This record gives sequence, structure tokens and C-alpha cells, in this order.
Amino acid sequence: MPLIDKRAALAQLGLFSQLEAAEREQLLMLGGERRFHDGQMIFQRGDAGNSMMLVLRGQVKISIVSDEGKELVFALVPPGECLGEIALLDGQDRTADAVAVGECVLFTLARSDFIPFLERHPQVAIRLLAVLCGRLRANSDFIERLAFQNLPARLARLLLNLAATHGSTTPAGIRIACKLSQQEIGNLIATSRESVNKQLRAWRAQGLLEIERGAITLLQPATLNRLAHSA
Amino acid sequence: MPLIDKRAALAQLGLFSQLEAAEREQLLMLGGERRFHDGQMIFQRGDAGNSMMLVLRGQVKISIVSDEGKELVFALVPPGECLGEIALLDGQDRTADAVAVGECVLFTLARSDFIPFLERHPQVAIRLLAVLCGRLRANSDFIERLAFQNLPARLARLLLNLAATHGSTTPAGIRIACKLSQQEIGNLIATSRESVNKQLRAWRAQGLLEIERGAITLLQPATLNRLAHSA
DNA sequence: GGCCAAGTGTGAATTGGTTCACAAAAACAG
DNA sequence: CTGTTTTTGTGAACCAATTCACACTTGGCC
Repeated sequence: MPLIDKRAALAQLGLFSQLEAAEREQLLMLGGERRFHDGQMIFQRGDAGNSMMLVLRGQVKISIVSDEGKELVFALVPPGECLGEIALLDGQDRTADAVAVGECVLFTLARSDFIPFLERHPQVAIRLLAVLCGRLRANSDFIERLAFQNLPARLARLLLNLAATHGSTTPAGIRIACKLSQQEIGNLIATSRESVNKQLRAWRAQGLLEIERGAITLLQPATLNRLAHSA
Repeated sequence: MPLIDKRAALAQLGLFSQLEAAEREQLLMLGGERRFHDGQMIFQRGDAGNSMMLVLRGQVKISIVSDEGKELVFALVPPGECLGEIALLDGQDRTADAVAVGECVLFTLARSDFIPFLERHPQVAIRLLAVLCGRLRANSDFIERLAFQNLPARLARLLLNLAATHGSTTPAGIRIACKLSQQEIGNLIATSRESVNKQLRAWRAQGLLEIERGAITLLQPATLNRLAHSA
């Protein structure tokens, strides 16, 4: 397990990039490092939210679970981004669960330390405003897709999204080396595992994509894109 | 049409309540007042968003419309609250439409004026963070309801919500003097007008509520509450 | 009053997607 | 290598909600 360079991560992160190196040093002293194993719960909905985290390594799944046990995944937070800001900022409970995906290293900042820091560094507050605006826009999109788009459109969009962030271009098409099970794909677009399966094979039958173990290759991204933007 | 006291409204609003009176005076000079008629469009999705507004009088409907013409209403912003903060803060396009409901008076602040003000007044930035957190929580709720709750649950919840904000207690129950058409109710909970109609009459038949012209009286709010929290 | 537009009421047909129940295939642990 | 667990594949039955089609009511307006 390699040592993670917190200094570099902090400098790179938009939130803190404007600060003087000395100020970031200060922040480093305030925060702590925590490690989580794959599948380990980081925090749970309803917990008192007195810290925020920055992903140094691994990914964090942010999700909610219904009474009947259905899960809806809001986001998979990649390294270099933060999570838990909302509860930190308003001091209320966490609105969602956070679970480690893979071995994770997080840099954590406690509310009691960070709020005073924020008051001394207004530029950071302004940056945070931008972060929250981004979240709000993402949420709007999510709502819009849920309300207006049917399963094929939501799935197509997800695939294109994954392709853009985790995909690699190959002669045949864009290969997504995703280790997402069909169940997890379903949880990302609010649909059942079976429906994901059926839609994927339907598209495979049409030659739109190829399915291997743990990877999907988009053969006709343009066609999928059309599907993502229709009903 | 009565004169609206901008000074009082600004002082009352959480966002600016901490400021010195003199600073609020300054803000008053920066902003302008605009009036809109019932149904008039205030801004449209995709517009450049270079201002935010504060509702002084009337209500503002925030909604998006799908390709097929379906409308989804995110919020009805009441007097004393603000709208359009997101686009103002990040300088990007508006994510939704805003339409006046009833005769509206808005206090508007331009981005070019407000951002410098924000930099001089960090407390306001911190307050804005709280506002955005509130929005994010509301959005989370919205997503959760869309993804997990069926029509009766969503409708029950909406009615209880309306009862809490616009209702008056009567001997028979809680009376909601809403001037919402069934279509508009549907747009608030992402469902068709017909389905709203059928569900309301089903509940009326069960004695859960009473329907008059432009008003609904909840006879058994407790039962509705149970419905709102089940599947 | 009488007309037109907006809103409401209602049933039948259709549909998109879920649920269920299982079989087959991989992945994993010992 | 072998049994166990997780994931995938698939069809049939089911269901909630939409769509469609149309009648009825109400309100506002000239």
C-alpha cells in the first residue's frame, strides 16, 4: 500500500488550490487520514455529520436504501473529490450512506476545525459555493432523468458517461473496464438488475455493444447517444 | 398594488440578516426591483444566469419541461426566499425555468454587483452555503421520493406538505385552500393529471378527505401520513 | 345570458417495467 | 479440485400508471 501524498492532493484539489502553501500546511495539520476496506461503511444516513472527507485513494459510493431494501446510488466519488460537505457545512445529519469501493484512503476534516478555518479564508468559502453549485446541477440532471427518461435512455446515458470517465478507445470502440455488476448498474439508474440484463443483451444483439467479463465495449456510441436523448 | 418594503424583506431574510443596516442599504442600492404578471416567464432554462432574485410578493414556479412537453415542478418559491442563486454563483446557464405565479415583485441582484459584495462580506458567503445545503437536502428528498415511492405515497406527502405550509385547521380537518389544478398537482409529483384525479376521489370515497372547488380538506391526516411513509 | 376555455371525471386499452422462479455460468475459498 | 457464493440469463405473470377518448362541469368574459 503506497503512501499517499496528501500535500499534492490538497494542492491539486480546486477547493484549496488558491491557498498559499503555508495555509495548506495548516489544513494538513488540522485534518487526519483514515483508511477503509472494500465495502466498509464510512458513514450512514442519519449519523451526525461532523466531518467532510477528501478521497485520496479508492472510490466512495454515496447511496440511499429504501424500506424494501432497494438501493439508489447517487455518486461514485473518485480520488481528488470530496464528500460529506453538506452535513459538515450545515451541521445536520448525513442524508446518505457512504461506503468504500476498493481499499480507500480519505483525508478527513472535522467540522469544529474546518468552520473556523473557513471563516479565516473566505476564498475557500467561495470555492465551496462553486462545489455545491456543481452538486446541485448534478442533482437536477438526476431528477430530470428519473422523471423524464425511460430505462433505455437512462442506461445509454450511463454507459456513455462511464465511457467518458473510465473508458479507453480501442479499434472496435470504447471499452469500459467496469467492475460493476448488473445489479450495481441498476442501482445507478434506479432500475432492476433483470431489466439491465435484458437491455444490454438486446443492444448486443443489435450490434451496439459487446459484453465480456467485467467489461463492456461500445461499438456504436453515436447510436447510444441518440437513444440517450430520446424518450 | 401595495408598495413592498424591500428594507424589511432584506432584513428578515436569513441570508442578509447578520449584516449591518448600512450594508443592507448598500445592497439595496445595488439591486433593482422587477414586476411580473401571472404566468410571465422570469427566466428560461439555458439563459445566461447573471442575476439572482428575492421574492418580495407573489410566488415563483421553478420547473423543467421535457421534450414531450411534460412539466416537472421543482419548487414554488414563496415571498422571502431567493431563486436563481446557482447560476448567479457559478456563472453558468440556468438549469430550469422560472415563471411568476400571481402578480410578482422581485428584488434582483446582478452577478457583476453581487460577487464583489460577496467577497467583501464573507459572512454572507457562509450564509449562502447554508442556503445551498438546504437546496441539496431538498433535492435529495425529491430524488428519493421519485425513485422509491409510488403515486399514492407521493401524493399523500404533497398534501401533508401543503397542509403544513398553506393549511388552516378547521373542526373537520386541515383545509388546504390551494388554487392548484389537478394538472399542477401532478406536475409537482411527476404524475399524470388523470392519476391525481383518480387517487383523490378514491381517498374521498374512503372518507380520508373532502374536495371542494379550489380546496381540499384532509379529514384523516394521520392515515395519509401512514400512506406517505409506506411503499 | 350564452359562449369558450379551462378544468374535472371516468372507463378501456396499452405499456414499460417489476417480480418471480429458475437455470447456467463464473468467481472464490478452502 | 470441489463445493459454495455471486453473478448472469431468460421467460411468464403481473402490476402500476399512462394514454386515449370522451362527457361533464365550471369559470370567466363579451
